[in-house]
Amino acid sequence: MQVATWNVNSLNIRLDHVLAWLENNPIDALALQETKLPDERFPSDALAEAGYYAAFAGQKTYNGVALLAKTPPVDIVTALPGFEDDQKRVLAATINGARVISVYCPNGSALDSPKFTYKLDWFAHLRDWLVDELSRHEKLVVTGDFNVAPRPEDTYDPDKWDGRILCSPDERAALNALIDTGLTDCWRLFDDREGRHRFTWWDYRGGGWPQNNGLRIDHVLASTALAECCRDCRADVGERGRKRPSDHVPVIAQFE
DNA sequence: ATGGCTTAGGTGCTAAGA
Repeated sequence: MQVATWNVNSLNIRLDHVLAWLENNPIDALALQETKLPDERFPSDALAEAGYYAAFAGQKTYNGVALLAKTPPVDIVTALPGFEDDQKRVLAATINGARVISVYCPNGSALDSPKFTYKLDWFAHLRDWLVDELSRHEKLVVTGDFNVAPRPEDTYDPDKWDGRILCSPDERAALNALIDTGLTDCWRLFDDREGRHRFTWWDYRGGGWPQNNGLRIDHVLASTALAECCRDCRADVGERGRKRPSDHVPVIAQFE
């Protein structure tokens, strides 16, 4: 089974990119983030024509997550249990026997922002819920835009980024707390990438892509049963060079 | 150079992203 994640930065703008990508990458499940669409505007018909079922939890302008799958997603959850939040950032579904969770983790804005407090609080509640989900699903993958670069080498310039937003000790600890529930960062099983292939996001501003000023902030975290049969995990960096790209590229994991 | 871009909403600009 192949699972992928992609922060599309508006599914309305990127629908043609997604349809073309699915045609070339016939995967079993694709997690989307930042769809920025209310549910009544979700392009279910176009995706069904492409052969994909969809589950989604969206809102106007901001956030929004979805799961596309070749088999119908079931047992859908659209929020973190016990966490009051009107931001649509999480979606879980069982797809062909595996639990797949699409997450759009908060950005945090700045270390002294209320949004940073919200980010850490959100991660803590995600962690507690994952413990629960892992107790019910042996095969589980939580994937999406985590807005955390786990290690210095997951940035193009550790001297510039370490300690700042996306790379602070608190954020790295929050991500590690997720992993410590019994998950594996699949990327690190194949951690010999070079150049552009080290990253999943490049800023639109300041020549981020041409200069390869990238970060690795989109992840695939798998339960032990899935991690043991993970055969590949990589970013499709070519998408960043297309016309009118998202600032994030798809990350694909192959499970035997 | 924490941004030189891109998006949504709305029609000129602000907010937000990472």
